[in-house]
Amino acid sequence: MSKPTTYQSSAVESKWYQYWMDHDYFRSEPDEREPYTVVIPPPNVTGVLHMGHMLNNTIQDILIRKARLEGKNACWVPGTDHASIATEAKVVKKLRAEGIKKSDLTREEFMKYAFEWKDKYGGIILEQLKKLGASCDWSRTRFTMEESLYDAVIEVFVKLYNEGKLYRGLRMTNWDPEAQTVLSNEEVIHTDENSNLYHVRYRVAGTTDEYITIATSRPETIMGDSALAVHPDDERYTKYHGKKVIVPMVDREIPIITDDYVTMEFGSGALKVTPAHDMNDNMLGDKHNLEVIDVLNADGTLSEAAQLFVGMDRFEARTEVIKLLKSTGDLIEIEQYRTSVGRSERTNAVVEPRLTLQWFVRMEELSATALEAVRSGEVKFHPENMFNMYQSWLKPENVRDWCISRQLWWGQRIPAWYYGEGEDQKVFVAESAEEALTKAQQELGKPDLGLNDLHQDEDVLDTWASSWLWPISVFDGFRDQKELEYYYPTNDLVTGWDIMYLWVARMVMAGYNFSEDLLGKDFVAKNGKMPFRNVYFTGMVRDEKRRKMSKSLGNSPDALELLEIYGADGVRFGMLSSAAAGNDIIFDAPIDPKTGEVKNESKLCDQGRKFCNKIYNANRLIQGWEVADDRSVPENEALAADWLESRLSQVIKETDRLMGEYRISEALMGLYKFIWGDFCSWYLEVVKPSDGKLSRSTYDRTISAFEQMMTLLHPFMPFITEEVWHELRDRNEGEDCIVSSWPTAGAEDKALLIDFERLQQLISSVRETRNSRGIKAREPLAAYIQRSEQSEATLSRTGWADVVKKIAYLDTLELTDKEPAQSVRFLTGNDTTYLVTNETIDVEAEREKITSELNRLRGQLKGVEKKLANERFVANAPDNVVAHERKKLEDFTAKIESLEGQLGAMG
RNA sequence: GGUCGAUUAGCUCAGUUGGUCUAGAGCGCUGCCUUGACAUGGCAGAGGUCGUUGGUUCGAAUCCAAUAUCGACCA
Repeated sequence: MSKPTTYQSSAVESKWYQYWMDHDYFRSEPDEREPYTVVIPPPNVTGVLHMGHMLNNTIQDILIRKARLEGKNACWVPGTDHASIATEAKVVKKLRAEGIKKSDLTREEFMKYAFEWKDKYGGIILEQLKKLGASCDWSRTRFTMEESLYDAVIEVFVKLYNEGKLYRGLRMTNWDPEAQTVLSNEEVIHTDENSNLYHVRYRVAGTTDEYITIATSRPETIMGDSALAVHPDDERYTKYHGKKVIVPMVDREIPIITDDYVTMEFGSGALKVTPAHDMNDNMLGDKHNLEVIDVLNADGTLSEAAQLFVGMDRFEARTEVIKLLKSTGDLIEIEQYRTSVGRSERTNAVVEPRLTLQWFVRMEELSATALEAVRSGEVKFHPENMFNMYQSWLKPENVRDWCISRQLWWGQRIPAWYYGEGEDQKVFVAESAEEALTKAQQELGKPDLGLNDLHQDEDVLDTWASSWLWPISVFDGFRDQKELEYYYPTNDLVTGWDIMYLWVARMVMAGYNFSEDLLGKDFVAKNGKMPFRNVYFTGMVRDEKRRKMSKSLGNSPDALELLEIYGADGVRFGMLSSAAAGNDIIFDAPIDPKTGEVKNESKLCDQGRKFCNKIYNANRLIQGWEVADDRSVPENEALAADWLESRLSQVIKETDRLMGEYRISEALMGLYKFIWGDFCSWYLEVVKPSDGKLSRSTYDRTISAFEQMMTLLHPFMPFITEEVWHELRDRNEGEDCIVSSWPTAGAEDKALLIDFERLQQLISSVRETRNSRGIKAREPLAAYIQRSEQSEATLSRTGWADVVKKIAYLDTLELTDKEPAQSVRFLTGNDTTYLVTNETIDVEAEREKITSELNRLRGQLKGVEKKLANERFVANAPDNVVAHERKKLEDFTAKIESLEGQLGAMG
């Protein structure tokens, strides 16, 4: 045989990927077939392939490939998103390394650099997905900053504004003083850090020696205080209600307010209120109508309003303030404590709560719709319990308006034009400057207003303001609904639960909000407004210490390296084999205890690689056989083939069921066990001819079954299956595994399946006996099965005894009424089988073994008897359950009798 | 602090609406086997009172409550 004895994945994988591409198999155009659509969660344009992507995209590819095999028009749309903060940070860094400062560039110049960067690095991740085998329609690759998708964002902004769903407002936002932009809550990472709590005394106005002590972690904001708050029920402070205190250092009078928001137990029970610099204080300020004194500049230095330390960085100022308070005696105590500190995900700067003028989307209505969409089942979650998390995000009390402006350049520029400054400023929202101008001329009644009189908002929109439109915009749905009408709603969305709110919920909002306008009432009444019908949530991929795998932690193995080592099929198998939906997966790449670095190894992937090798060698075996056309079908072969076909039917049904329930890893494991265990270990061993020749019928049935296995396994492991599929028969042009037909289940012969199981049991027992007694595997032995109705029926099945004799190496297999001499006994079904060993039996050891087995069975018998003796059980339990218990009773009794007989015979 | 989730073999995990569960898989471990597909292999074996305590039920790994431990998210 010329073929190598082991499977080499890399050559095979690149060959078939190119072949599929050449044959345009991933391409989808609307036609008369049923569509099956998936849009990729667009990876970050700055990203490189990591474990999360591999898991995610493997699952999408499985769904797409299965749909394709089922004859649907499978369309998987790939693409990337522009990731405004991350990308801008990268570009700025790169320019800085080249000696170019962003501040020296015009907006246009910067954008040119950014697009250059994107063109160079932005496609890397998509190329890497090809290595994984992803069967995306690459001709449809989209990017959130390309023209059509950019326009969609602008159109939607204008639309929402006109509908009153957008507003511009001064709000408390997370401010990154380094990037000088607002961050969304999700871009802030909270961790516990060591910090100090400063106890500072405030003198009560009108007294000379009465003080109230507050505790603060941010003394540098004292100058911005506008009240001191205490709990209304706090008796320590009742006498001060309605009075005022003097702010230290700046000697300003502020009121003492009461609010049950204050925790009496925390610190001294008195709280300084600084509405400009704390989220909660801001809320208190709104409630009590307090003055807002902003003592910080955008870059984190102290502003004029602070009066003291103007221009100094906030952290330096803190030190100076402490010195000053110490010198005046107002600092009572410094207490160490741990508190949660928010830092910018991108710059690591401590996030500053800051009042800024931003654009917001009103979320009340949108989130109610999104919640209802899932609650009603129009959008289904897998696993279902993910709805709990969704609900907790979207319930009214937790919903906050979505801040969609970002102080960046890389993104869709907000289509708002302003006229005038300050209080009198007017805003005109339109899709272009010209339209805005027309609007301004009309509304202001100034027909000779020019473009130069208006200035466009400098900010761009949050990246999610593009990605929430993704299921519509990738089909150019806002321009032209031709494709949308065919592909919308998409079928399945596969993503991690960590972006359930950021992305999934918002896509649902967008889908429900825009689809009717685009597609019409009739369309949505018939097909639904949802952007996708099902959402499959994957877990997070974690390392062996349960940390989320991330680039910044460096705890993720190199994805490409893994693909190289184990092959895409192997890695796909490894990713899936322990990835039940929603549950986090602990990826088994070990961490080197010395260096703390993750190794590019994985036993799970290795298992996948070995599985490929097994399939490859099963094929080698079959390829080595010749067909003896003149040979009639041996009975053992016919029995085995009948059995294999029955099992195959079972497996097809099972696979369909599991896939329908999105139990993808279970479906794969079922196929794994079937192919390796049933097909390779049992079937091939039974039919394996000693002379290398197989009857025509057996050969054909073997090929056909194997071929169906390859199709079933193809979605999971596309490369090896395509390779083997082509070797099974001579194929015509266009006849490929990727476009073969998903098998349909035939009939199952239940009785045969049971008899075959009995056969397997008998063979295993013979092997075990040989094993434990050191009898050679191939030394011919004789076995006798105790005569009973059951054993007579089983043994008379055509081919049954032949198979047992062949595989267990028996020269005799017959029924008997009495125990032969020098034999070892074991159970086959409920009957005793005697294996003549021609050796002296260790009676004591045998007795001990039987007794222990007897005790186990008697215990179980007792349980069953108790159940059946219970009238309420017999009356209430379903018939099949009672019947099953009766069957158990019968089985246990028969087995016990058989074992007792054995003990008795031993004397 | 609030909410949610998890706890099943040495490890990583399955176990569907309670009843084929007499609780499975892979890895690891032990023994035997270099037999003409595969040592990336074959055959067999050991290993679990399903975190704990109560409750509901004819029946609980599965439902409920409490508790312990761990984790995640939010604040």
